[in-house]
Amino acid sequence: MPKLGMEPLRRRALIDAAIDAVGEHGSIDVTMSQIARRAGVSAALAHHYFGAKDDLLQSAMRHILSELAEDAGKALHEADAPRQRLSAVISVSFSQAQFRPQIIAAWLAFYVEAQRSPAMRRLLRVYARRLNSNLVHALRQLVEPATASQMAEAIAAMIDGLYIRHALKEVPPDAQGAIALVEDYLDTKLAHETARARYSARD
Amino acid sequence: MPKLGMEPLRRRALIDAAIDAVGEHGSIDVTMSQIARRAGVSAALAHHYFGAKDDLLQSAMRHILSELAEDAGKALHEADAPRQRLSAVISVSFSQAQFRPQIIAAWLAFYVEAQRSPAMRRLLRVYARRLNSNLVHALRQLVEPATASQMAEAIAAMIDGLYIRHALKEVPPDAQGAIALVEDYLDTKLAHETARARYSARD
Amino acid sequence: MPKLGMEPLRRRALIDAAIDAVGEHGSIDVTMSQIARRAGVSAALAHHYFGAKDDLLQSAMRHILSELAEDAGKALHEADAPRQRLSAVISVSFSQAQFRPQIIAAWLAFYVEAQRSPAMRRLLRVYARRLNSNLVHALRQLVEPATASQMAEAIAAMIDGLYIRHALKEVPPDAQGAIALVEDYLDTKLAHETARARYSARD
Amino acid sequence: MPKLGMEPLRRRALIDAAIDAVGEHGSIDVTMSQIARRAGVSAALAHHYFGAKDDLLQSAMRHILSELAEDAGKALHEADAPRQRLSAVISVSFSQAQFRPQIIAAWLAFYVEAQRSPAMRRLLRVYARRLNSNLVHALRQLVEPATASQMAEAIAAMIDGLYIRHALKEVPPDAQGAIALVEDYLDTKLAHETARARYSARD
DNA sequence: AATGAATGAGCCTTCATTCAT
DNA sequence: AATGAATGAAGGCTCATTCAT
Repeated sequence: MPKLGMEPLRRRALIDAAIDAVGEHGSIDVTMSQIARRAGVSAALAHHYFGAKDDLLQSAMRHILSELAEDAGKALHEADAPRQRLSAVISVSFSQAQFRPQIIAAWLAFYVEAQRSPAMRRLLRVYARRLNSNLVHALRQLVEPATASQMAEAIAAMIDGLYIRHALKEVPPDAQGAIALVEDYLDTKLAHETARARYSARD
Repeated sequence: MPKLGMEPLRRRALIDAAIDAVGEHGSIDVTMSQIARRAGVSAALAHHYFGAKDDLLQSAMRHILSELAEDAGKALHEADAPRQRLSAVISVSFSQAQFRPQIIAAWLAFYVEAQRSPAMRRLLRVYARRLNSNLVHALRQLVEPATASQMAEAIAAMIDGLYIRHALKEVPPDAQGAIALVEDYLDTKLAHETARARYSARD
Repeated sequence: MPKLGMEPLRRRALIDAAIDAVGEHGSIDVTMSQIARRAGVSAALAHHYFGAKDDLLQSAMRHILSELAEDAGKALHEADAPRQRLSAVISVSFSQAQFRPQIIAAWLAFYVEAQRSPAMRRLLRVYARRLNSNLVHALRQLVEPATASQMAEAIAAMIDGLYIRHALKEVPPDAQGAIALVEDYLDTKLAHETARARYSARD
Repeated sequence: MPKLGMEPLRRRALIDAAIDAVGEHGSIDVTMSQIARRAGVSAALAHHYFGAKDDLLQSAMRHILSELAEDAGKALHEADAPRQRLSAVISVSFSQAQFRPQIIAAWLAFYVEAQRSPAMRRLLRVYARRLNSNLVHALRQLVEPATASQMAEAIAAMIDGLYIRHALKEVPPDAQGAIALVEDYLDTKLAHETARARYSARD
């Protein structure tokens, strides 16, 4: 008897397997067979559900990004004050769910692939824009618009930089250290900007 | 036309071709034939001089990193004061010679490959250590050791982050903006630390 | 036409094709494509089922040797007296099934390859040991142990020698002549040893 | 200043190198570069002197066979009586100069190649005929013509068989044992035939 | 729903061979 | 006399993809 409603289960299993495989291998240079075996199915079935390897990989990347976005959404929902919202965004980037060796490695592998694949580039761009928007939005309530933009860019760069630097480390990722680094930048910069604003206002 | 002593010329041409090919393609997934054709030779000759594809790619990465290191060496040689030396390190990272789309893309592609290739990981690690050493050295003359380490990490992360973020941009890389961002972090942080030191000393 | 359960059929077809190709070519220097074409499949399929060329060739050699061993087993089963058993072993070596130009040529080609491949050497050694064991066993019932060993070695050498000598002959192999040669050695030697034994016993 | 008279030296060095390389490798599947390196020259020079790989290999084989023939010639020259001449032929086949692992391995490799190369087959045939002629000639003075032919074939088969069987042994070749085996055949057979002849004559 | 069977296309690599010096 | 430079041709192997069951 044919099993019904297998599709969503298989798709999910294949996406997870793809992320695992790519993460473990450190590159998208994994074969469909490897991914399928991890998911406990045949390579033919992976094609059946995803059409082509690229489609599966795109789905995998979309999955990573949407999980990140979802977590960010939740965290922002619980934060009220702008400063808290900034911390929320930062902490989600390094949360236990995302800042794991396999995810980091997969993220980097997909990132590079985006250089070639417009579809993947688009996915990343959407995510980047949302991150930027979240940051700028909160920052504008604390500093001048121009400074807000600059700071958002700096924070995003630091996050990406910390990711990529962790990708090559053999030790377990240090989420606390990463968060501290970004938070320190934020604190210092905010203190500085606030002081300057006060000083300017005095004139 | 002389036919002897071609080896260094061919090696160099092939390394350049490899960087170009990888940079343009956005991944190390280029064929030896493509690289060889770019260098104007046969694929067999590339193997003759480099043994295997991996060896050629490693040489290409080593080339990129050693150029970077060399430029940094020169720049540091001309800078005396610690603050100037920091600026030198930063500006070299985004100099016209290095911060070009093809080099950025190639750098990222090699970076990812380092996740798989221990040899490449070693190359990157050597470079990273040298960069870190340069930064920490200069920073220690300006701030406390612990702060110096933290700031070096932050700067390195920002640099790598700015690289990776530029890799996906279709517009020409904005070296000035990148430098400004890192310099701003540096200025702000140094001002803050200096002020705190003065305040502490007062006690 | 059924499409399932093709594996054993394909494996067998590929092994046969390999033996044919090697035999016809007179060396293991045949391409996978040639073998595959003979079997009516693609080279990729040959790799799919055998992994690598070496594995296919080993399987082919194992096939030849196991057929020989199987025939010997049957022949020995039907022979009771020691002298008959010796004739059985000899005649199997030159039976119509084994002593054909293609098999002879393939056998020789594999034999040489065994100089390089430990796996093939092992296969041959197993077969040689079994042949020797069969011969010695029967001979010990007819002559002294030391003589039995010597005669076994001589017979084995003659068989191998007749094989190799036939490999280069363009005429169809002369099985009867080969058998007659070995049998003559056997008869003469047995007569001689028997006579000597009788003579010794008289003392 | 160009060296004069290098040609014979180089040719000889290359032939020796080829035999060594083939013998060590256990197959003619050695590259021209390997052979040339052994001879201390460039691959290009090997081509210069021999034209093609096949030509060099043929020369190497011819060298092995002619050394054998030469040794046999000398040994026969010193032996007068037919029985001694037979022993001479046998002992030369297993002389220290010829019955060495490398030579045995090379001989076998060339032997197989002769299955493919008519030129090599011709070389072997010439040698085989000469060996046969020597054996038959001496044997005819001891036994009937038909028996002489048969015995010559048996002896040749045993010699070849002992060669090929030694090719796969990892222990140093046992020349004495090999000689003893063939001599024993000879003695036994001669005794037998002589006795029969005497018996027949009596009638 | 799922898979074994099968292949075309492509890549890395090796190597004999040629040529200019 | 000798070699470095260079390549065309070919082979082993992998893999995404398709198809019939």
